Amino acid sequence: MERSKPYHHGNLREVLLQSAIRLIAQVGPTAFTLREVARQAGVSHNAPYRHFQDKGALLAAVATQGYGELTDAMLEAASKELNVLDRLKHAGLAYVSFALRRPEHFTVMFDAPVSKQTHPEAADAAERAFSVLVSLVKGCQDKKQLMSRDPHDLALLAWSMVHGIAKLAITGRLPYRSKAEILKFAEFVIDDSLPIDRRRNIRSQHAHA
Amino acid sequence: MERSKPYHHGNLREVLLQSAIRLIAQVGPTAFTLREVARQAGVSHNAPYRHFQDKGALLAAVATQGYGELTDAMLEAASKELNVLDRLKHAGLAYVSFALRRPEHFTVMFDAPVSKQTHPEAADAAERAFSVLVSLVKGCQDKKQLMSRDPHDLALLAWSMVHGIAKLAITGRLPYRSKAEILKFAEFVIDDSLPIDRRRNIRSQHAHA
DNA sequence: TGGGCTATGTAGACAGTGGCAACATCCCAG
DNA sequence: CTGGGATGTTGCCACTGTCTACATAGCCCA
Repeated sequence: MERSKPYHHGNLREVLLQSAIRLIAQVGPTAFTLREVARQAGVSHNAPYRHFQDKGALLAAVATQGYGELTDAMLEAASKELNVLDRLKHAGLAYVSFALRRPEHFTVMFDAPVSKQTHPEAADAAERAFSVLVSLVKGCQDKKQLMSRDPHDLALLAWSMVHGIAKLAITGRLPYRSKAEILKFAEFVIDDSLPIDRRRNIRSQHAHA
Repeated sequence: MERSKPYHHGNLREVLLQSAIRLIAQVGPTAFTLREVARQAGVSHNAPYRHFQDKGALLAAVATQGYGELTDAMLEAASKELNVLDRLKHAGLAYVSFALRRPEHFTVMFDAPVSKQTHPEAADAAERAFSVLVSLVKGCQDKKQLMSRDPHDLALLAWSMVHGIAKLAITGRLPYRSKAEILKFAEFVIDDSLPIDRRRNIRSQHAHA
């Protein structure tokens, strides 16, 4: 008693978004095509335009979704740690891990400039992801585990580190093969490069543990 | 007595390469078009195929040229410093500076995976750029200014740092407006995050100078 | 001298793309 | 009911990368 496909889809927007994410994961962000998304969703090549202004808007929606996922991943990783520095560290590792798990998604999110004007939702979602880092940095500073300096600058420093690792990793520039090796490298970078407060810090205690 | 355009161009390959670099600088790597390059070079839309296998090969040539320029910039910046740590630091700053000076070029070089198989010249040029960092790291280690550890790993660490900064900067993620501010931030990151040898290092001497 | 081979450039065609306009269908507010 | 707005479709356009066939020119060798 299967109803033949109704003329109106119902929640095409969501289906298109999911299709786009899947397609990008399969063929990469450059080979990704608006018409192929429509095909996979079983609609005509112009249906997407009823839900997204243009190709860029759909990609921005994909990015927005990605920022949310990234935010969640960082928050969850941080929540599993007690030590404030470890919280920051594992948020950073979660960042790299996300990039490795969804390289194409990550690419869509970060390869193009984010435009507050044309895609405010994406910009906001990105802002939210970044604010996770900022608050973790503040947490470290509250416990005197990080040098006292504008927490925004320190968060940008942390972001730069993990972003560099992630980007180099997913473009095949790091000589490590497995995800585990890359994460190990990320751990090394974070452990040995974070400008921790040298007067007194907990990390140096369990560094030899 | 101007000769009308000869049928054969003479050095079309070089002209196409330069046109491509200029065009990419103007419209960005995604809007960049093979046919437009041909147009600007004053040849038919198929002439480029006599010199480059396909669009990707031309982009790889652009990247190769960029790696060379980047290598030179880092070498020159390093050569101006005497202290080994300063040499490494200024090579890193030159990396960021290059990205800011030629963001689209930088994007072509680093956004896509580098394929040793399909574009060996590009891969080699990239390798050469990286080897600059490695040798500078080794120089620091020779003078006991950097922790002793596989210099490749340390070079990758340095690379990750400056690459993250560069990439975030040219995609508009850093809240700094001028190139000078960004370089200042890069300096902060390098100064406070490089895993310098804590037993004895020169940097800590002039840190308060 | 000249004839042909090869490198280089041109012309035309094709499938596929993003996007626009015009039309079709459906659902719900009045 | 009914008509209008939201959603989907069809057809079209300019443009792209790339393929095949053809044109031209320079150069080597008979």
